[in-house]
Amino acid sequence: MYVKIDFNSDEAIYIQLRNQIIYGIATSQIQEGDNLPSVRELAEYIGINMHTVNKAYTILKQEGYVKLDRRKGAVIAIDIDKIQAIEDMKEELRVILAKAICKNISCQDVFEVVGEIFNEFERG
Amino acid sequence: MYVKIDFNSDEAIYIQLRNQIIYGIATSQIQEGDNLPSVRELAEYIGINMHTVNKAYTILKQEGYVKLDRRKGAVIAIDIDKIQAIEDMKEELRVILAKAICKNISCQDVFEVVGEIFNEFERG
DNA sequence: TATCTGTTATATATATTGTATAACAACCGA
DNA sequence: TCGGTTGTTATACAATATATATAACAGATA
Repeated sequence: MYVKIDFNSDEAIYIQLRNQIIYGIATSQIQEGDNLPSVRELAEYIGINMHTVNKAYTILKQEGYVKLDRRKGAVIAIDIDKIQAIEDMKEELRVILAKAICKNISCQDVFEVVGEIFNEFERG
Repeated sequence: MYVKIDFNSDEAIYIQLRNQIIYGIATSQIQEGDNLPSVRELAEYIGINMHTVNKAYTILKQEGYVKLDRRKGAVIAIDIDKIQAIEDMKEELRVILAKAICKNISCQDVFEVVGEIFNEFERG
């Protein structure tokens, strides 16, 4: 899986890394049961500190994307609580859609964009 | 317009305030041409520092929601660059929808939630 | 035993966030 | 003109978040 970090971004490195891994899962580049590199290995590869990677992994664990094991390392293991996930998503969408309404973007416009992104991910 | 700040939130106060004002515009509680309270007045009302309010106003200006005037104060003035706004929205939606796909949420599920939120805002 | 995991603990440097005080220029009403 | 308002800017300070660096630990593995 390809990981790209923008060091000039205003977004924290561990957040970027978390997102990249989530992209990887969404596009099926990595899937249930797959191993992620060890924190030290990935840190070395990207050129960042071990703790930054560990922070990303710990968040991914809390959010239900991986399980951490001392022997195996980090393994993709999606905890699907769909009800909860939809609730979380709704909260995040509120701000985005409020902005959209201010900018004259219609519900149909949003549907189109959502559809496009789903297609992007499904193609990988 | 009602403004509610959660001081225990992990979200910065000036971000919360920005969002609340965007909600106010999206729900037509405040509209084009309306005046926002002065930075000092709103800071006093909420119980926060003047500069925190100023930061929220400055961001709202940069993002094209208000115009700031020395004499009139902050005035709602939406700069509608729909193409740009859709592009920005798409970028924000990518992470959210990647998470959704991981959690087995379908495109139809997202449409429903988006529809619900649009209804919420349209009712005010 | 040597080596690999995640985990935890310190320490340090920098950036962000929020507050505090102060002053400035432009405007407005009396 | 005077006093008060507006956003704006500057400086300083404390608290927190972010990222790095080094080190050590317990559990698993070969």
